[in-house]
Amino acid sequence: MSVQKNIAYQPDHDHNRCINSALQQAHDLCKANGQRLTRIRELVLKLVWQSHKPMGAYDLLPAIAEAGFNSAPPTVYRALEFLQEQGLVHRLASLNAFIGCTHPGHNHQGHFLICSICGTAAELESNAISQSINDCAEQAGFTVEQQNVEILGRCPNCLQTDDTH
Amino acid sequence: MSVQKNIAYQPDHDHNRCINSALQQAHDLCKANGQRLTRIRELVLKLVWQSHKPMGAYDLLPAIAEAGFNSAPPTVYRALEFLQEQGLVHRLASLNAFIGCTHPGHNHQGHFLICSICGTAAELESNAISQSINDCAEQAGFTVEQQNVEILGRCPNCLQTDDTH
DNA sequence: ATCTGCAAGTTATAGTATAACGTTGCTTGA
DNA sequence: TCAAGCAACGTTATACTATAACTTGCAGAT
Repeated sequence: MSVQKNIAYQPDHDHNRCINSALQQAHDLCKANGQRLTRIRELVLKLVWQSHKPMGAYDLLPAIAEAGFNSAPPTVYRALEFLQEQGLVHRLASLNAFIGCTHPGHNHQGHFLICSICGTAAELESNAISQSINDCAEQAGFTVEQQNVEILGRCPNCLQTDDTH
Repeated sequence: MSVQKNIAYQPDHDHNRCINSALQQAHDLCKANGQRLTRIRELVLKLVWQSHKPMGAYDLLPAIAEAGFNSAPPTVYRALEFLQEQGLVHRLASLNAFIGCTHPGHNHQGHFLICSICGTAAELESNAISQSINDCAEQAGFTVEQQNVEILGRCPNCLQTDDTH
């Protein structure tokens, strides 16, 4: 069977491209929506994108301080709230952490594979999952507003290296 | 189209039956597994089952105090941890809250419909959702350990009463 | 009777998030 | 240009959620 690897699972990918692409998309999207991507907001987005592992809000504060900004919690939470509203970052409730959205602008849901070993989170774009959820909700007479799907398990890399059987 | 109402969406159902059934099942399951359902654990389970709305850990403390127990946070968190391990309650990460499991003992996942109006949470047992998630994960080379699906939206009752269109 | 080990009590603190109010700085219209 | 209005950010304080670490109590086994 062929396995389609998510970019997050390619250890040697050029991550600068991920970051730059995310920042560019954010600029474009904010401009299109008449929103201001201020320096702090851009910085927070960049920091969230430092890796494919979700970052806690408090993990971001030191870097914000180093960049010369106030680094009290409300600063980072405000920026994160804005970025969430714009669909640029997602919050992973099961981790109390945030991760950059890999395809902002699309009308999509929050579906994630989270590796319990390395912590990497990969966003999914599966119509099959969305559809099965919508169908099931409809059967129950329930109208869906937001799907939060957080799947915990082992990513391909950690299955390979840490095969404890 | 016929809509199959979840028990949680039937406002006039005999909720004592829900509670008693949950407690009976808990007794049986703990006995079968050689686990002790102590008075505090049983009390916490009962309190969680007071309604079909998820309860925060700190919401339970006053009632625990009234029952004559110590009511410091570790007490309730320990009980909740035990109940989770036994599959008797689920934690809803998006709400930081806990809800009784409607079918303990089954090998099942945590799939919930959460009403954004009334707060009621209904547990799903959908093979279709599980299957689509497993398929999608497998395609990515990911091995699933735990599924957390929390769907936010409007329950049938709140759609009826609060039709804001 | 004593030992052992799990459960619960107790105190303290870590970790996550927001309220409330003040200040700054942009923009927009007279 | 200037003042008014507004959004973003600074700042302080605090609320809410969860766990660490140590002590005490209790039940079953030897």
